[in-house]
Amino acid sequence: MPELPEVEVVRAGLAPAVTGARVAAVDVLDARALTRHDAASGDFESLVTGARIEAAVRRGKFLWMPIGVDRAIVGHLGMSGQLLLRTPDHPGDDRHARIRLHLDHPEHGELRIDFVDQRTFGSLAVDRLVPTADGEVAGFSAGVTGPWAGTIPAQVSHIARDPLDPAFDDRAFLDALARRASGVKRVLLDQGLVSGVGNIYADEALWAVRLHGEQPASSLTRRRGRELLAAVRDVLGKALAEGGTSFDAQYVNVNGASGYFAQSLNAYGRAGLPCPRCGTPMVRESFMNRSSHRCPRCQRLRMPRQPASA
DNA sequence: ATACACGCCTGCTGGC
DNA sequence: TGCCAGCAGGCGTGTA
Repeated sequence: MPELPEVEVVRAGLAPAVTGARVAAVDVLDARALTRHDAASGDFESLVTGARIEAAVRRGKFLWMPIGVDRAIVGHLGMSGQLLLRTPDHPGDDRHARIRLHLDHPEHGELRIDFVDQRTFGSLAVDRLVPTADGEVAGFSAGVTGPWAGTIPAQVSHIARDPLDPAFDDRAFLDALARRASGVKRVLLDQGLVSGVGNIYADEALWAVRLHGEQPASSLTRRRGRELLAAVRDVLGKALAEGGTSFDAQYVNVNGASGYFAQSLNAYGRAGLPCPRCGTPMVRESFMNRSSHRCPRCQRLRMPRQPASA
């Protein structure tokens, strides 16, 4: 279940291998991996073949590789997607390989990127680049400059910045919290408001600040809102740091959260296990067709105070 | 604008 | 042993 830290690990691993590389050939093994590609703009294979990749950029859980001036290969890993960097002679027997990009890099020679995705919620696409709404650098790419810095794939433009993005607008986020009657977890998962947070890190951040996920966002004080945002940053940042330690810079092999960060989770997946803070058995509750994990003692629902003034 | 149900998809696990 | 329900769940879409 790749969330921001996992996707960033993938991006960082791909960047040196793809930047400056030319796509020599493409194999589309399963067309379902192109569900987000708009065929009206041309077919994926012809748009990609021969293109030079200029960078690897990420916003939230989306990553993209600009090709030419105004297009990019956009990727989303969905639930189970992987972008595996391989040598050209690597066996091609992956059961769930969906798309293969054969690259030719001026320094690294021939490389292959295999998009492997068991559950097929992920996808690749070619999309046009449009200017960002705020005119700032679109996403994280470790110092990419040039014409691509202020552009974003059209299908990603509605995705909010992630909380680790220097251009993330804290005040706008806190204002949105104050306006939303929904449970605070639901708000954290709204990628149009803040991106990169999924079910795992939402549970972790809520545990860290002792909040119940169903607590109405609008019932939080400004101070609590700030604490929550800080906790989200902390959780994402720590996971990113851990991912960075076990990551081979040349050949990416990301298997999702279970592989990297599971040992440091305080809430997610810990139903029945003691709360690391108070020892009370954690509980799992159904939420939006998935699961929420919390400590029933530390993370209680608090009735909103009656507003002092309307 | 906001809220929320739904469909997409495969593999694994647990109960009977 | 085999079968099926349940679970993993992000995101776009459709409806109110």
